Amino acid sequence: MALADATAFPYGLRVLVVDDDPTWLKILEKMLRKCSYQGWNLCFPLSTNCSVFTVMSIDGETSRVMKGVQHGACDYLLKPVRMKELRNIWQHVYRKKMHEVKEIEGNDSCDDLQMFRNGCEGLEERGLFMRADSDTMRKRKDVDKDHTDQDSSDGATVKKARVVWSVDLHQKFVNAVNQIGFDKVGPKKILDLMNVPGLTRENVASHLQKYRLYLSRLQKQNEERILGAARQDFGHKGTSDNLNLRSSFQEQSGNGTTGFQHGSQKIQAQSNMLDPHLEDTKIVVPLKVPDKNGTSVSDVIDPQNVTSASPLGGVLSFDRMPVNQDRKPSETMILECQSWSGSVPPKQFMQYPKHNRERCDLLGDYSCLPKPDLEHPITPSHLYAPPQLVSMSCSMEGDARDFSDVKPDVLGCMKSLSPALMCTVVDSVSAQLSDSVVTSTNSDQKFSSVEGLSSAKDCHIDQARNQAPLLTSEDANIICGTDLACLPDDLSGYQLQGIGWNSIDLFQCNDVMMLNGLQNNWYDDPELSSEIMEFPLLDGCLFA
DNA sequence: TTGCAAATAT
DNA sequence: CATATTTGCA
Repeated sequence: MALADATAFPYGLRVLVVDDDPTWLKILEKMLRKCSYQGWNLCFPLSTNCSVFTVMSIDGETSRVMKGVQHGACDYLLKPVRMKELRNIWQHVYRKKMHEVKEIEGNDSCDDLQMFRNGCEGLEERGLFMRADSDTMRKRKDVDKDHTDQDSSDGATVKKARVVWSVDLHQKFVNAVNQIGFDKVGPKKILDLMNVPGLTRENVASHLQKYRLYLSRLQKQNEERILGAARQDFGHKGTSDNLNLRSSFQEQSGNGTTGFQHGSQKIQAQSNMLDPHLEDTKIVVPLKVPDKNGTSVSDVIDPQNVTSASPLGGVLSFDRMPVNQDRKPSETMILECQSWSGSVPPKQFMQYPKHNRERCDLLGDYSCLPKPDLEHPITPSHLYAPPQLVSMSCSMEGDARDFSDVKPDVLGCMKSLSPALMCTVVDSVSAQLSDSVVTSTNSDQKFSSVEGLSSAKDCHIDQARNQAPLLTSEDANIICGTDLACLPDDLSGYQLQGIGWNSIDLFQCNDVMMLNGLQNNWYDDPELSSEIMEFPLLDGCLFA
């Protein structure tokens, strides 16, 4: 495999590159161009009689370039190659040339030789060339102390590989951001907190840049969705008998008095959430929902540092959520979490790097998941039957009737959200259930039609108020809703659907949630769920 | 040090 | 070709 040959020519160096990647060649050429000095061009096309830049394509070896030739042994450089590497190449040239010089001793008048010497000196001045004689070497090493470790070893100084932001790394990053507080974050602080060897401030800064971009993008989506939902909310009450409330929402043009009221109030709430003053201080806040013992589920975020709302939507997970009392408690629920607006990008997952592929396994090959389809709800036939739709809408208006037979279920639903509940502050406020209309979309099912629900406070997620100064339960006269699909037993699944922050925000994680449903139940293990859920779901959307 | 945006890499 | 990452700069 005579792949390469660094040969000293009278006026330059010949480099054989074992790579036909045009981009790569361009880079190399550029670098070589920089090396040119006093006619000692290293690369064509700067000079016709100097360097020869030959490209060879070698199977499976498309990312390497010859650094030089040492007695027939080939050293390779991984790209990208830096100046230092070229300097090494030059040393080979120099040695070889010197060897030739000795052979033709006494012929100092040779023009070529003189040019060569001049060229070497010139390159040396520019730090591109290191003379091979010991004195100069010693001097160099003193000067380039920071390079000696690389240069002295095998000479294969390879540029530091680009950082791959794996899930783990990103998780650390988000942890750091959350701990610092979004208003105070800086690349350096994050870097310090992350404590990852090799990671530079620039790396973090870059990632932070991307992260912010992502957040703002997400917020825009949220915004659109909320506006859309607010519009669709008009007159929704009249459609309670619609088999598919979701589609009916889409088609509604917005009339009806009560619906209007809801809609307007939602808009108001939204303006709160999108308060420009909050814009820059958004933070991902895993809602700390106490479990039955009152202990906090999340141990990642210091609540003292939680300063504001997150533009990210809430991510709710459901485990064995009882939709009706006939349902066996062991039934696994799948949160369908579709977007009713249909505007949500079907994929909001991190695009895992190829070389990090194993991480993908954790989440499964989401690319294979069916895209949520409004017309055809996600129904992988081998997993569960098509969910039937149950629409539920709630409001605070009207009398709070006694639906004690229903409330436990609803509350159960809400409580079941807790273990892995990721919610923004504002989102949490919306977790209200009130006077409602629940309509079974399939009359022959066991699901009992629910005429109403308890008061808003009853269904309020306990801590929501504490963390949501922006809205009171009175302000947020919001209909809560979730979009559910259940695994069937003898029946098919159900969907609970409604309007409100939760439902809106749920939708933006449609695929995520579905994925979780399709995967084995991560939430079976509370610890697992609180840990795993927190980031892969929420931040897995980062690289949408 | 930071945040941005252009350049570059994948 | 679209994104992701790096680099250069104010």
